Amino acid sequence: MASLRGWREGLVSARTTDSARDIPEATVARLPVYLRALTTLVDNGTATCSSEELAAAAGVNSAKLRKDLSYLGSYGTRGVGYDVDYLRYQIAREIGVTQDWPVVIVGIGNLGHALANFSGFRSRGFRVVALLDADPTRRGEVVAGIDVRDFADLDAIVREHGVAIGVIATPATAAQDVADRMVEAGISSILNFAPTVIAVPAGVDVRKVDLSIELQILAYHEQRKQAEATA
Amino acid sequence: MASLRGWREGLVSARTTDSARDIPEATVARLPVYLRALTTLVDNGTATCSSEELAAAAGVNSAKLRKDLSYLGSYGTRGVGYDVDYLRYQIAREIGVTQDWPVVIVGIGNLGHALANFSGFRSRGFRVVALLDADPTRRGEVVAGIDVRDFADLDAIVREHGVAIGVIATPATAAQDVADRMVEAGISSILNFAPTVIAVPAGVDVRKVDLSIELQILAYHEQRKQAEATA
DNA sequence: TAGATTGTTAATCGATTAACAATC
DNA sequence: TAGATTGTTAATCGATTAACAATC
Repeated sequence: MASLRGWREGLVSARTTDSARDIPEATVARLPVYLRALTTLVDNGTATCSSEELAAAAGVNSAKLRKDLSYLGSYGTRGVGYDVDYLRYQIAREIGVTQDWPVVIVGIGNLGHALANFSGFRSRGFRVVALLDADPTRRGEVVAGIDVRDFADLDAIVREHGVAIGVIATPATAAQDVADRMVEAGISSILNFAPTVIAVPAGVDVRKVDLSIELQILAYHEQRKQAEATA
Repeated sequence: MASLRGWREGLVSARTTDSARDIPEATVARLPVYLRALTTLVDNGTATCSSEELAAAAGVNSAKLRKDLSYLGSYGTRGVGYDVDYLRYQIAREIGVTQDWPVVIVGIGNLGHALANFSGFRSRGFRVVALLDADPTRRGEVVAGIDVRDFADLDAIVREHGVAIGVIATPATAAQDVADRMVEAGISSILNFAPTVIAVPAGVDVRKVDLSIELQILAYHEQRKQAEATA
């Protein structure tokens, strides 16, 4: 029922209907934020909310929220607002997290540990099916209840679990090689925590999370604020 | 010399000249990427590079790179390219990482550990001056050579080191409270790893790093790719 | 019906890109 | 001078926002 095959069919039929069309990238990036805000509202027992309330919870303005939601369809009621649970389901379906996505994490250093232990994975549509490390001395270690396995097992694991998403948590020097192997194994979406740009063929998506880049952006603005203050 | 006062003066004089003007936000976000690419080139012993080469190393197209650099000034030579080391310094100065920024990290769980141990901090213009945790049982622990201290010491630490940037690595439930206390203590730039939206007064910058949001964005595109493939 | 709130329009704003004149 | 490459222009594209007609 909740098989890979199951949601693939679901998705195809969704695309046959009117819902899954060209959603702007900026909107796609905000859908998970709305989803989280809606989950919080559900947990608080809120049944209905206005675009104004949801926008406040998500940290955007309400015009943007309504515009974003309009790309998915018409899930609100004029004069009333949105049914929180219904809208949450619709967004989850649009993103594709009504079923779990199997994920592999490569590189079990400090960051890999933190990622493996991150509880938000499970609750938000992802399931870590394997932890891989090139270092043979780590073999047999168990992190967050998951065995650390040989990086060479990647192909077998991807095939066995139908893994489409890989997380790179290795040092920068290893990242390109890991990415190449992931792509060869059939992974087509990569979340890269290594502080380096990786090259992938067309059709493979890469997103990058980079701590020092985020800090540098803050530093730039901080610098200007301080210059302002002393000017 | 390398004191807080020192770089503040440097910055003010930079702003008096023509370099530090209204740089578009999208450009600011890419400057650290260029900086990293230039550092790699310097390490490889490359003295000069063209916009084409640097753009390839940074993963952008060369028109965008040249446009971005044009906001900083004219640091290239037509027909020749850029002096790698000179351009690197100019970008570092523009971002504000020619001097170190003192940083505090609050929340020493798995992620806090990983952040504290992250070597890229030091080499990229940041220095972790304190690790703070609300849990008294963690007091006295030493992580990455830094003592874990009481969250109540925040004010004193901020004052002592002139901390302007804070990192939140707590659970979501604690994040707003931590942010409030940071702002009270005088911190005006926050990097938030907690999976929640935090509210801050105007003048305070917040950037957010959110693992499950990044994964959900990948899932969305992956879902569409798979639907495409089975269509 | 009157009040409330959505979904959409249209104007504005900002970012990207190709092309090329300037110039080393 | 001839070839190369920057810095800038102008056109295009995409995102944001305010306003409001539609409608519950």
